[in-house]
Amino acid sequence: MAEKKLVEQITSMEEDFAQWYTDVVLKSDLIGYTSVKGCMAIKPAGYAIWELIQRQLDDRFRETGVQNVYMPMFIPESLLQKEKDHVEGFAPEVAWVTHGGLQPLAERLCVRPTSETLFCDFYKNDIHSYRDLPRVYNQWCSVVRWEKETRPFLRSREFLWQEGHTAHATADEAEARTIQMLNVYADFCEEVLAIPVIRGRKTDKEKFAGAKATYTIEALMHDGKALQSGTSHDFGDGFAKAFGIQYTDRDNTLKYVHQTSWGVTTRLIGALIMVHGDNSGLVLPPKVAPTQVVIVPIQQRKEGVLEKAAQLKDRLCHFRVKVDDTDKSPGWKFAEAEMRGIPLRVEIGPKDLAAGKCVLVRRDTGEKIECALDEIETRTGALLDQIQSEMLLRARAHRDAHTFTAYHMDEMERILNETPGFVKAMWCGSQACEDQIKERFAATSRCMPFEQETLSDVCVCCGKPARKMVYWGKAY
RNA sequence: CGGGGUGUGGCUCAGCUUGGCUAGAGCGCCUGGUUUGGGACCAGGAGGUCGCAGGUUCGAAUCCUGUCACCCCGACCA
Repeated sequence: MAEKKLVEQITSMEEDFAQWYTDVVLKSDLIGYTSVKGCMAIKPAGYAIWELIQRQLDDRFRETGVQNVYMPMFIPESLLQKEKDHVEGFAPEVAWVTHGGLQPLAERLCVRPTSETLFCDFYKNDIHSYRDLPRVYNQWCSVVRWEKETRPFLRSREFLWQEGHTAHATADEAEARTIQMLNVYADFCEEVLAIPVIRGRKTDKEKFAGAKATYTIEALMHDGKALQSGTSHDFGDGFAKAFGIQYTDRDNTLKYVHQTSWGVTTRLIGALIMVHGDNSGLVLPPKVAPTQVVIVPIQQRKEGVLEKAAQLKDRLCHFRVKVDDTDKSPGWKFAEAEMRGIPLRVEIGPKDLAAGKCVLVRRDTGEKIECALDEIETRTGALLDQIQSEMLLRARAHRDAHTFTAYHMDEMERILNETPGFVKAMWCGSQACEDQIKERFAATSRCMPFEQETLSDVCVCCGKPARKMVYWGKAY
């Protein structure tokens, strides 16, 4: 965290976190607003982050046997209707296409809010034998949900994501794939995005429409609010029965497949901003920084400065590096680089040329480090690694410092109102208690973590015997 | 969908209460010059159907009606 606020025009997060978020998103040039209500233009700085997320996540998918495909963006109404819980969950927020050209359509089409139904419809004809299983397909696309209130990256009417849809011979295999992908997401968030997450299972109240079980990774933002950052669903054979997806097994009998689906979205970019950002703007972990190093020449018209900057750029070519040789003042360039979250800055001027050194400045800590010019490659690599790992440590320390334990309702109330964060508390398993907690504190169950602890024997709400430890919190 | 707010050059806004002459400022942009280690300075220049549609009036950025859009806060969701 930079010691002082270096960039004006950004509302400080202590003053107004929501406004801070909006300011950062706009000033760091990630998005622009468009004429389409609730839909944002993702600008080069924002899209480049998404591409880095895509590339690195897709590599991890491939290692587990995922194949990419593409399905239509339209879903006939009758298809959407096939699974009861699913349609009830999504019907309120789908957009409808009613005309083709000037002709009204015989059956209206919704713009996909998610593609379970399309994959099911496809698998129904694609899968016949146990030899066809498993199917482990994924698509990168956008989906549309007609949200009433929208915010850049966190909630927009159209957003980019990937959705994996798999079909398996057995329930165990589907369950295993669900957990496997949740772990892929969790590892990706921690290793690439430097965002620590809680892995766990959603309560029935919070699970996905039509799912047997929903698993989630939950991250804690800087303001103490939770953000669901990825989900993985186990459908069991519910969709298979609704859509008639059967295969002939080795024993020559017809069986239903067991399915999963899992996704992460451009919301991850919102999480990056709200976990790592500070009052000077964005702070990007090196692994998803479109520019990892910016070289700022000082007194760039002086003999040799720009030449040396270009040399340094060449020597750092295996990093994502840029020289800012615009005719802005150095102070301007510093602020600009900070706003955009570039992890490392290299300053090079006449004084440095004479001394055979340069100055490296970390975005995350503001620390200035002198560096001999002939050590620039190794120092840069080491610093970027260090920044990447320290950002995770800091985020984890923040999360741990904002994770509390509650044994009674009044305790829970005090924590949620005074020190926002995760609250760990025991739960009896009844939705009535979940509803009551939501009603009283505007907090929801985030997940039942895989790593369970026995905090007490009784439910925080009703005092009956406890079944699970639950993470609670106010969420985005 | 409820509550609140805002629409005036690219951006942030003033002007509106109390209608009046050529619609202003700062920033940004362009040109020239001087600068450069934390948002430099001087000089000159370009750029606006005042969100849109009606209405009132001799006259509307300003008043009235409608409408659209965006932002913020809530409820719902990735």
